[in-house]
Amino acid sequence: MKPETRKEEIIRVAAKLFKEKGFSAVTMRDLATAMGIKAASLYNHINSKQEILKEIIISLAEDFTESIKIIYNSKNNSLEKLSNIIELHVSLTTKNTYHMASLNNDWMHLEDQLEYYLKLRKDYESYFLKILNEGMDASEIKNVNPQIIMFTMLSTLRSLYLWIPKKEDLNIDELANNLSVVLIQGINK
Amino acid sequence: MKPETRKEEIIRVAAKLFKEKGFSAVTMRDLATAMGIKAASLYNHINSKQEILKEIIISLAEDFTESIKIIYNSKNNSLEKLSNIIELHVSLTTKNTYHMASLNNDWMHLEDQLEYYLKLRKDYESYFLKILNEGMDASEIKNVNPQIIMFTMLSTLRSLYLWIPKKEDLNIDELANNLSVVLIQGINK
DNA sequence: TCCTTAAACTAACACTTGTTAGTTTGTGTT
DNA sequence: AACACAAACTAACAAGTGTTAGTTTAAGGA
Repeated sequence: MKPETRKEEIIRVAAKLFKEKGFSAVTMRDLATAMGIKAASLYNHINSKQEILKEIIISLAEDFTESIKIIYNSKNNSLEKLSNIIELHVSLTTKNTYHMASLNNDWMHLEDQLEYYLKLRKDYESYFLKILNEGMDASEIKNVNPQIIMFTMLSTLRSLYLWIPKKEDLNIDELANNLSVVLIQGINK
Repeated sequence: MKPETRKEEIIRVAAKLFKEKGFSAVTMRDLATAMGIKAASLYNHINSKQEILKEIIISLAEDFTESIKIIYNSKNNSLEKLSNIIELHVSLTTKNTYHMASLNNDWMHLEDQLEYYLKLRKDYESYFLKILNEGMDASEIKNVNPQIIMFTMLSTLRSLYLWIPKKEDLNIDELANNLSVVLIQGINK
């Protein structure tokens, strides 16, 4: 493991602040204070506030889209693929709790990268829907409007960042298992 | 139906802007432009930006907490009560789509009213958990960690504001019914 | 016609915002 | 001792922030 660079440290601290108040409500002076330095000093390490947001969101969004593509192309059946998606969200959210908040709530403040982000999200949802539709064709998944199933699952999975930090007592694998029970057995014929 | 006052109109337009960019990113000049007037003119009708946020969030939060209390005290069984909760969210979200965004994302910027809001939310969740626990005692609900069931249901229901405006083709009752299938039959023993 | 009132306006305020420029400090290397 | 470099600093900027004060405008009732 490489040690964290100063830039990475700034981004990590920023993500934490963004989670609490949102990107727009956090000033560079807030961030500097949290780092124990002056605002101007931040610019030795980063180019702009925008860049911090981009660094928080884009690589994580790429992770999600790449991973669901792999899940989609695997040889598992549809229900197993849905379980894999749940595990993916639990895993990425556990490792990037604060980043997930910006991914959910601050993406609209991406400027140059907004279009690219929207494409990543659209691709992600396309793979999700393909898995659901193929599961229905194979009679593995209940015949309910797939948009509604995706909406239900994604709403839950996207909110995980709010609950995971509270549940330090709760085992992560147990969480994924319980979510699978609640989310999947309900749509299993 | 009383006609809308100018103040109510400002609050309605503000809620729409807050949904798109968040409370902090919307300036009083943005709001004024959307109203077709100058920023200073807003203050003939409202006392502060804070007050707008309060008006958007608090009465809606009160609605939720009062309504779930009534549902809890009704004579329905637990599964029917959960259906009622789903209908409640679909109904309030349909009527207040934009307000729901602030309720979800901007509550932390309430200042004077923050504590009161948190109490309303805590009370709401207490009633929800009571319904789940009584349902388990009565063997109507699967024996899964009730926090996880509530988390799953609430994540979905709180995100409705994101999906309802897109689905003008989709019937509202059908939405509530489909959600009940997906969310409840999964936890029904 | 005069008065009241709702609702807009202009002008300005004190403060905060992100960011830049140039400088200093401390640490490790030659 | 001299140097290089990362990383902090001070000072300042132009623009934007929420808000206030006082004024104008248009419509309706006395």
